[in-house]
Amino acid sequence: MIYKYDQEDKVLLAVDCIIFGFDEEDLKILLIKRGFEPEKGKWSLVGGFLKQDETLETAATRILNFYTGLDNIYMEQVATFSEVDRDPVERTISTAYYALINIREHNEKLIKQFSANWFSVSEAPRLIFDHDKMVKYAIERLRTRASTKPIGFELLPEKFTMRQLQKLYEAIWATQLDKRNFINKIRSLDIVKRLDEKDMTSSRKGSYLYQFDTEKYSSKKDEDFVLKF
Amino acid sequence: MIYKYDQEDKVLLAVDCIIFGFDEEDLKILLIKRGFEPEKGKWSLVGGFLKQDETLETAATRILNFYTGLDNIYMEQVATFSEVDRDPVERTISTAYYALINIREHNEKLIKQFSANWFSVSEAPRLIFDHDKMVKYAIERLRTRASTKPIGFELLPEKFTMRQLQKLYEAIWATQLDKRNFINKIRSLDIVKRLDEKDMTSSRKGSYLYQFDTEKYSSKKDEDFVLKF
DNA sequence: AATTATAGTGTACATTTTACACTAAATAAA
DNA sequence: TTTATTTAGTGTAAAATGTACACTATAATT
Repeated sequence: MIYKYDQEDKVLLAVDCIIFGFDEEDLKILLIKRGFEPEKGKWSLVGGFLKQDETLETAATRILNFYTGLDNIYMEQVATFSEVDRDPVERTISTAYYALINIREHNEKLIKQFSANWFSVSEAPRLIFDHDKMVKYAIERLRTRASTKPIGFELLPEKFTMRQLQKLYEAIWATQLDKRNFINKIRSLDIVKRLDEKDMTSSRKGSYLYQFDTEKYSSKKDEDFVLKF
Repeated sequence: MIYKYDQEDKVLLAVDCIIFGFDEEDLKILLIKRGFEPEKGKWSLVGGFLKQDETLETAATRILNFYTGLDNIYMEQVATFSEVDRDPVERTISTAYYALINIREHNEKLIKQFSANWFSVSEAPRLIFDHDKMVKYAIERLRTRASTKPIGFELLPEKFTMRQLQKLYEAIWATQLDKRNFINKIRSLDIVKRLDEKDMTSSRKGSYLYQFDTEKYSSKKDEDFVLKF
């Protein structure tokens, strides 16, 4: 005997992605100029519809790959938005995911093709529908994550300076930190190792490059510390 | 001109609720014995399908009211679960909400009617589908909430003893706390006031009853402190 | 009057957080 | 080659917070 939920309403389910990047100074999000009506020409998150045979994660992965050309992107579900009129075209529920990518690694051609653009989160334009709310929630989530798990691996180049890492935290939390206290705290977490290499582009003296210790980094990811500044 | 997303797949969207209560000793969840096939007779979260004209919040509220008889229940979205085969009947996506209710205030008749039962979270039976995972996520969420916002208002009677409040935190975090440190911390949060009334049921000496200071409580709710023990 | 069971309280020590300023290194300019 | 310049790199003392811990108080019961 086969059971079915025949009486129940079906709905359109979409996925929208808040793609975060970091350009050494600001926390940025990747937005696209919507290419179709309604709201054509307005800025929007990247998104798409869930297909029958996909999980939301699969759909988010597909959408991220489509717009950035990247695979293996770090992603986290933010929340599902369901206001009845959130999409004026037709009732659509949307689950938001945030993604962290290295801003230098995505495909420039795709960016052009989709009239995409990186915006500092503080200077982003108004977005369509409830996308502003999604971004707000995503930033909150990212902040929480930054204070309970190591962060940066996904957003920074493989080798980075302490200054870059500090700037990243400052960008995420929209705050200023003391560099001595910062480095002491980071050292106490024991997730980065200093290389014998220096980055000479930023100063005469040059600053040491660091790398995440993948093993320690991922064990800390499970541990759930509390990072406060 | 009217636009439509005609090409896209529609899916069934459900809401499942993790209903938390507190009985002075344990953190509990309300489960029901599923009354229809498949998995008839197995324990399950309360849930239902989203209707066309409802938001997920509205649906969750409706479902909670249906099973508990209560209105104005504190609720928070946990996450949306979308494994393709999570429901063997038919593809269904489900958004989980957790709810906090005062265990003494819900309708006993409804409980009987639905063969519902309160279970300590540590002793709950296996649940159908991916409901165990939902509960796990919900507890994590509740723990996070308990360490960043005042909690208890929704789960405790209007007047309560320090012991009850401490037991509540101990239940949520599955840990033992020192009563002197606990009361000092709670006092420093400045969200409760001690009444001149005592609860004489628990001891000869009797213990002071406390009440949440609604105003301070709700301003702390926005502030987002960090509570650690 | 003595017993009993839980409530209620304070302090010293350890740890963590915070505030803060000078020297080091390499390059560029004189 | 000396001097100037610019950012990197480092440590410590004071304050705040967290932790561990044990005895007295109260009211009811016997």
